[in-house]
Amino acid sequence: MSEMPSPESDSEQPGDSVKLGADAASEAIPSVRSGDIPAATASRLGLYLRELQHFLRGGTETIKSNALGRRLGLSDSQIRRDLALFGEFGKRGVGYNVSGLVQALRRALGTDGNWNTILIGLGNLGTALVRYRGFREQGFRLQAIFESDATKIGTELDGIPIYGIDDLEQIVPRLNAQMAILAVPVGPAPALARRLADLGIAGILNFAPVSLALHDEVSTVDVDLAVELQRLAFAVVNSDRSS
Amino acid sequence: MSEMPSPESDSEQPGDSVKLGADAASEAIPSVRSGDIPAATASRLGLYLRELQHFLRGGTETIKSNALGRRLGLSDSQIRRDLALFGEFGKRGVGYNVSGLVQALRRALGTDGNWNTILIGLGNLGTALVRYRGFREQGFRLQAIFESDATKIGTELDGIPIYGIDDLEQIVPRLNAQMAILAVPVGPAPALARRLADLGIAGILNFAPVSLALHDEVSTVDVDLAVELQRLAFAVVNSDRSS
DNA sequence: TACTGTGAATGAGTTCACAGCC
DNA sequence: GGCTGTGAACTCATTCACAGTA
Repeated sequence: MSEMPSPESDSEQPGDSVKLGADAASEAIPSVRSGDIPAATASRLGLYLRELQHFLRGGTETIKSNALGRRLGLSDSQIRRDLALFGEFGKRGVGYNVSGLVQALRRALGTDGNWNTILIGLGNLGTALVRYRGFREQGFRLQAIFESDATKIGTELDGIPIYGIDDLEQIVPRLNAQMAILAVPVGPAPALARRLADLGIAGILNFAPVSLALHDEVSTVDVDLAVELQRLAFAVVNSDRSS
Repeated sequence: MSEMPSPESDSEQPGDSVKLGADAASEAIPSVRSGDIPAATASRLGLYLRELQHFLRGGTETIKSNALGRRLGLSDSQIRRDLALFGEFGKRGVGYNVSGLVQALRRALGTDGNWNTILIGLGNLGTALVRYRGFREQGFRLQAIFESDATKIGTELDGIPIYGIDDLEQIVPRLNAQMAILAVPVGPAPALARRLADLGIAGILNFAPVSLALHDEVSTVDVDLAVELQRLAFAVVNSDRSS
């Protein structure tokens, strides 16, 4: 039996006022049972969502697989395969309903609810992250910050209380935190991740350039600029453009 | 005919002395002709490099597919397939030569030379990036900053001169810049990317949450935190751990 | 008419399982 | 003995091509 974490769908929807698709009444209409989404498609969902939201803001109500594909550098047939999984938003001869898709994608991605989130590490990066609007927009509610610098402990930043790292075991359970942002140096990162796992954290966004090796225990997403630079260099060296 | 950009391998090779494959005389001895690396493998090279460098620092000289796989959450056979492409670093019964692989990976990724790099946008993010050590470590040499805020133009930051955005066309050609870091808001990003493409920039690291749509013209790597958060939420919602 | 949705064909990537070598 | 390297089998992903429909 699988026991999957799920976001809290309490009170307010994370800040958007653009009206989304149909009725807001129905409680749970999983358009697609998430398990049905192949990994390759899943890896593109975020991009689809981003582009569709641009169209939504621009007032475009309908988008063709062809146009979306050209923007993203994907083939039209691939777009159709992917979007057909949510099957109901495409109309033959017309295109796809943008706002309906946006809503379905947010639901499929799990960013249509709220995630109780903690931040570990208040260095340059951590401080910048506290100010990043995107967290709220994706439903990540920052509830506590943990930091080792004693001069910061006990104060708060942007209304978020700052605790000592040693308080993790005491505070995290009572916050019912599901997500953690790990913005600490390489050294302490794996041990901290271990503690977060033991505390029942379900997902870690890891900025430390090291593998946390918690596969099958905690979902992790690594953000490592060095790796991105390598990706770029590789792409450039292998750009086989004939022209 | 394909015309691929390549890093400037001027003067010093960033610290390597281990000999790669055959004779060092021949001009280009790509241990692996880069085109031979399948896309799926390429996407893992950065991770391999990062982990191997940790081992290297720790003094480990040899690593088994099994151990590396467990750290990265990959199967041992997949590791072997991938690393066999560089074939010469594995010894049966023993494992892979860490330092040899590190060097081969850096070469394959294109981070063993230097890339002339410019930064566009000196907001919070841009400023943080100027201070990021990783650029240098991956061979990205920051040569100029372009910014619209008139009070900054003409000054410099960490020794890097700051120009106005309007000077792009004048300055970029004489710098022979190959890479650009785009750290500007969504609004101006696509138009700027267009100008960079016209200036012959080969690669863009894009922090603006929008698709630049320069496929087949310029290699781009997007870094979009919102997309990473969505990835994390999706991974958590779909974490089908049975325990 | 102009698009989507989708079987069928192709291609890419991964795993299995074991021979080959250190 | 214990690992890597790799054919062969398999699974997953993409593209083709066209029937189906607004």
